[in-house]
Amino acid sequence: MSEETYTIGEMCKAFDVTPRALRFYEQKELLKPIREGQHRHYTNRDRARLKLILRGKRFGFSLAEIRELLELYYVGDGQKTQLEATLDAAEKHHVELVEKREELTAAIGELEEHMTLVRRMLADKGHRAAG
Amino acid sequence: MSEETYTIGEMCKAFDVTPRALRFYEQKELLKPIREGQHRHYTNRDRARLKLILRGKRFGFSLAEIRELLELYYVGDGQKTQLEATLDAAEKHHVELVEKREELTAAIGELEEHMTLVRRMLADKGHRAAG
DNA sequence: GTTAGTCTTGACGTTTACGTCAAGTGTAGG
DNA sequence: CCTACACTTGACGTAAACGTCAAGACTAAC
Repeated sequence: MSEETYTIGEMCKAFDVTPRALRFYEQKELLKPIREGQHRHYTNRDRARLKLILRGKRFGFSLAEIRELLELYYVGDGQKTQLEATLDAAEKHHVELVEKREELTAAIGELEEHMTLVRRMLADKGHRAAG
Repeated sequence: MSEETYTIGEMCKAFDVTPRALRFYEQKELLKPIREGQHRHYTNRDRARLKLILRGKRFGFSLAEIRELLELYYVGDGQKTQLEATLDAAEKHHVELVEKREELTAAIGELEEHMTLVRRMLADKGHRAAG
């Protein structure tokens, strides 16, 4: 298994991206599909990477940052020092993500507060309209 | 209170942004400092808005999106239908943020899994080196 | 009165992340 | 053989979010 590959068109439909975007990611070394003659064949590894790419984008990371993050995964058979460096970088990224989630939680809380306030204003207007 | 204003330079130091960025945000109608002659005077309202702007950027929102989000806050004395529309938009944004947090939590979980895996690989290498 | 510092408004430049042609290749169908 | 379709590689265009001058105004300090 894991031998199945996908054409660029299949990838585009599956992930709702354009061919241009996929080729751009390849140029930036975020994806490395197999080349058979001219055509590209995307592997399951490419699919996994693309998922991470799109997720990273949703979180506001640049493609350059995402490229570094992708190196954290798919370590392969690295040397010890290499693995330690990866782990170190991963821990830093982990801290970053956790902080981001905390800030997000704070933002959600503030928004909820604000919504409560607006609901009170609405209720107040309702009372005065009825009174 | 809340009468205190800040120069563009003070704002830049306080928020670690450039004057160019602040003027750009003003041009995009994200900020509206008081104009005294030529100079700008940023109010506490501007500070609050700038905080939201920078936070929004960290979450990957565009300035156009952030501008809409800013309208959710600072409702003022709107009509009932206006308030209802605001609340509606706020609820949608709330859903979006909560979903984002869930995805972030998933990403954190996956990263933790991966780190555990890398740690095991490291431990394994240690054993073989010692063995 | 001139130097230094902070502010102002243009206006062009830059980076990122693609979009959008143009022109060609290769394969399958009628 | 011709058409249609999916793919390819350039190469130029574009929107967003500023950066980076240039040139001038105004204020305080010496």
